[in-house]
Parts: sequence; C-alpha cells; structure tokens
Amino acid sequence: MVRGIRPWVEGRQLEDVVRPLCRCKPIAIQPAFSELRKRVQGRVVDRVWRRAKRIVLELNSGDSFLIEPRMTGLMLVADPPDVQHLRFEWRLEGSQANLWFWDRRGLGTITLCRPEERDAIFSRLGPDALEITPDQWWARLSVARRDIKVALLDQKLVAGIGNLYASEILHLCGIHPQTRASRLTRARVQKLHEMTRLVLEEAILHEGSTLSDGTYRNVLNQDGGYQNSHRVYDREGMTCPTCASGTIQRIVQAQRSTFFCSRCQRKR
DNA sequence: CATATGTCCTGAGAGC
DNA sequence: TGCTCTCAGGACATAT
Repeated sequence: MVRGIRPWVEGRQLEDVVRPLCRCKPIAIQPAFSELRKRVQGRVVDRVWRRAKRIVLELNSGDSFLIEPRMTGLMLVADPPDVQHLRFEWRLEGSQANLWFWDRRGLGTITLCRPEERDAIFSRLGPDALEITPDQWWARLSVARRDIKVALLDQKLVAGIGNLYASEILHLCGIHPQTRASRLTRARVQKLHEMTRLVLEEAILHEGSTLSDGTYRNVLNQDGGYQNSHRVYDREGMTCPTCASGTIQRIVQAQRSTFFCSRCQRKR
C-alpha cells in the first residue's frame, strides 16, 4: 500500500480532508474530525512510510496520520470497489487523484498524532518482521510458552505477520502450528527467520492476496496475485503442494483459523 | 508480567 | 426465496 500511494502523495500539499457520507457506523478517528481537519489543512505530506502493518503519512507540521487498515481496509488512488464503504478522503493539491481509505467492515482506524504519541504507539510493537535478526527471534521465542502460530500473531513479539502469512510461513518451515514456541530448536528458529522474509517479500512483490471475498485490492483497485501462491491458507482438504500426499488441515487457535499439512508439519 | 477471551463491524456463503 | 449461522488478511480491553 505504501509503495502504491507514495508517488501520488509524497511532497503534495493537503488541501483538505473529508469524511464521506456513509450509511455504516463511522470508523474510529482520533482526534475528533473537526480538530483533526484544522491541524492538517494546508500541510504538506513530507514522507509516506510504514511500521509493521501501520501506514504513516508524515506532515511538515510534525503530525502524522497513522492508518491501520486491519482486515478489510484499503488505501486507494482509483475508483473504489463501492462508494458506500469509503471512510476518509485526503484531497491533494495538484494531484490527478485524491487518496481514499475504504473499509468494508469498518474495523480500521485513523489517528493523527504528534511525534511523541507516534513513538509511544510504535514502541509497543516488537521488531519488524522484515528486520528482526535470528538472535532476536531466539531471545523472544525461547521464553514464549504459547503455540508458535499464536506467538507469530503477537505484534509485540514480532510486528507485521498476519493470520494468513503465519500459516504459510510455518508450512514452509515444516513446523507444526501447535508447537510450543519455546521448544523450537535454534535451527528451526533460523528457518523461521528465513521463511518469514521469503513469504512476506514474495507477497509484497505480488501485491498481496485477494481472497475469495475479493476484498483486498491494490491502490488502483486491482487484484493482488499472492493468493495463487498459497500453499495451505484456505485450502482445507486439498493435497499439500509440497509433499503431494498430505491433506491440508484446518484448526482454530486463539479463535483464528490455522491451516497446515499434517505430513510436512509433524508435531514433535 | 504473560497469556486467554470477548468484542468491535459488515457482508458473503452454507445449510435448512 | 428467506432465514439463521458461521466465518472473515486485526487489535485491544479486560480477566485470569
């Protein structure tokens, strides 16, 4: 999302922000919209970046928009999938397209924060999944008593891995999702480090995964492509593409679906 | 402190 | 067709 919106947004002046009329319950915006609007009108978006799964629009006033898309939130610079779930608009001076936040379920959040507030929020997150070192992985996992799959979703342990990718990563590692994190060997933690990078980088390259509900789109409202590379996610009952003999299983851990191959990912 | 659970919200698809 | 139920790329408050 950040790579997609950057060329349209970075260096541009923010003419105004708008909350589109929407029949659904409004998403969480902080501070109150009128105050937020006063603080950002006329400012320039200096930098667009991200920390884990959160998007940052940094303004020349020092304030930052912090956007959390959560499950169904999208950043868009093109026509949205539908208009009734448009939640927020940034009107940019001299830009062909404005920037939109679209969110079907409405669990996403938009926060305008000062540098200290932003740092405080980010300091609660663990190391980024693409930057964490094998030693950091080891230090954190060797003291975690939960199932490895559940630990991977804890953003203060490591930040940036979501439910779908947790299953994909563990499958490539040959690790059973119900393995207690602290029982992983050093070799398996090393493998986890490598496969996390592989899966996330590949997924980013293919612009994400558009699942059967079609919700996820890139910033131009086009399908992602990584769903074609899924080996286990949402493939219950299908044959494992790695061993070509195991069947993909679905279990629930911490109220969330996990998919794995019972042959490649033995419990031990 | 670490870990477990319910909750926020809308819509799609399954089963009856 | 229409109803009910379950499930969904997430994170947080609250309880244990």
